[in-house]
Amino acid sequence: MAGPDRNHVPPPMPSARRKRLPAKPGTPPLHLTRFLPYRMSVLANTVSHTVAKLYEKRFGITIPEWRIIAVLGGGETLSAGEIAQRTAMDKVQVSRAISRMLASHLILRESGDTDRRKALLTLTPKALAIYGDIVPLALAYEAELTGALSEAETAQLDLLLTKLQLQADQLAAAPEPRLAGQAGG
Amino acid sequence: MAGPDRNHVPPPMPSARRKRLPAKPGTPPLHLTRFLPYRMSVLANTVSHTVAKLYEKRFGITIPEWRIIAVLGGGETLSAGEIAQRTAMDKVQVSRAISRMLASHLILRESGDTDRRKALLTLTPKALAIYGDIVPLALAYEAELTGALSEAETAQLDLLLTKLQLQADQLAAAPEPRLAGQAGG
DNA sequence: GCCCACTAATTTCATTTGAAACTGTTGCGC
DNA sequence: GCGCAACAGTTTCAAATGAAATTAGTGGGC
Repeated sequence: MAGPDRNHVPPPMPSARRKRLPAKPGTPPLHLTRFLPYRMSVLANTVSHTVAKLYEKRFGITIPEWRIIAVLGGGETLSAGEIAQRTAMDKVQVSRAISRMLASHLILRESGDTDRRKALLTLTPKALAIYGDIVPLALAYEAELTGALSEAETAQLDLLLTKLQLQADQLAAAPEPRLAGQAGG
Repeated sequence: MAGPDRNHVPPPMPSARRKRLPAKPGTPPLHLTRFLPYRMSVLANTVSHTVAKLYEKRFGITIPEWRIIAVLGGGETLSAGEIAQRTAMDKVQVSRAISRMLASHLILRESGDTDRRKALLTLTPKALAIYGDIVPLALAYEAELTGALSEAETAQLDLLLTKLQLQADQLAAAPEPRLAGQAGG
């Protein structure tokens, strides 16, 4: 419904404040640099990239591998599925990262006793050493990043991220986020 | 400034509260779910994915294409390089998106008169119509997302994102983010 | 015990990605 | 003008990605 390809001539509404009529009249302008999803994406990218530089060259691990090390670094033993959940990664991605980590002796795989489908995964001492090396670097980066903020702002950031993630999850779960029907609701 | 230094080494308290020594003794724990870069990444991903669903199926365009439409939607004419800058995308990514958009008649390419290396790019009416359709959806999503926040919080978020992006850029630019040198080595 | 739907993890395959190489164009130094 | 470094944009190639199919294992119904 409501075909996207109606390039009809805009109605003669001489609102006179615009230099041009770029699109539909009445279309509110969207500046990418002020659009929240865009800004979040750019910021997260900048940050991720910088953090990745801390360990990629130094320890020869990728972002997925780092995440796995991070969740197993406490010494816990998890299955691949649990890792996928906790790292918010795809199970395929996790599977492949585990393969690499097995090859580079960063992880130990052991079949579960009660359920042999589940592989129990633990870090090797080598990986734990890497964990011990990266964690301070990662936390130091985080501290430098929030160094631009006051303590109150940092606390606020924490709260906002929590609220936004919750809301974003709900909106993502909504099958038709009711934006489709009418944007004015 | 005066960062909340969460990364100082805890004093040698043989606190006996840990079940295991997962890594180096004294390694502060890193919980991925509380680690800012991770949280930002997950949130940005969730949001981007949801926004993409608004237009991917409906208009058959990809994220890079949407970004290009977004920056050209004001009616401006830009070169590929300028688009890359404004969208924070790689020039290769921009080049490929433009190819697709030329094929689907969303963009017009015209050689620059003074400098024929630069291609001047403009949206077609078809693309402008898509822009006009997507913008309200995008803004509605943004409004729903920030609907979880008070107005003050939304304003605060704006400020925090600005500060963090600035700081993240500076840290990214630093050749050795001085984290390498110290950080508990 | 034997089906069969379900789950865990891996593999396949087509697509996307990004770094580096390449093409074409400009403008400086001479 | 000619040579050449710098620049805009594209292409190449190898690696990363994700959806869907596949393999392996489990447990319920009968």
